[in-house]
Amino acid sequence: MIESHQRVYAAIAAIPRGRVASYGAIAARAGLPGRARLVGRLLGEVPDGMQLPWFRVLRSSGQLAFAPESRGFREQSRLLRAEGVEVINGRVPLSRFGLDGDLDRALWGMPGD
DNA sequence: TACTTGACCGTAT
DNA sequence: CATACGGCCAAGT
Repeated sequence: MIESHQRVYAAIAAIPRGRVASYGAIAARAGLPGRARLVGRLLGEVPDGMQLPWFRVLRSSGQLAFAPESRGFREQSRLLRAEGVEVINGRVPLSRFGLDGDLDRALWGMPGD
């Protein structure tokens, strides 16, 4: 297991219940700014059985990354709603559920704090 | 080796 | 809202 990948998993695991974060934010938090695609790729090959709140990771727009009506899309919507996150037309209002700005730092800490 | 793909992103028009 | 463009880069063909 690559160390940087471990940090990505850790960043995802650190997203609090009822909140969501973008692929880019996860990458940055893992010390890999600009590498959102890596996060997406890793999530596509998460080892079976590994506990990870993958469903709390969305696009920077708040859109789910899966095609509407696909299995992943429905599953992610279900899991998010199950913990109180609103999914409207395949999108989560980041203004209320996203980790951003000061809240981001409050929950995740300053990079290198 | 060369080219394509893809759970992405920010900026610009 | 929608296209386009350049970044990103590991895997698969």
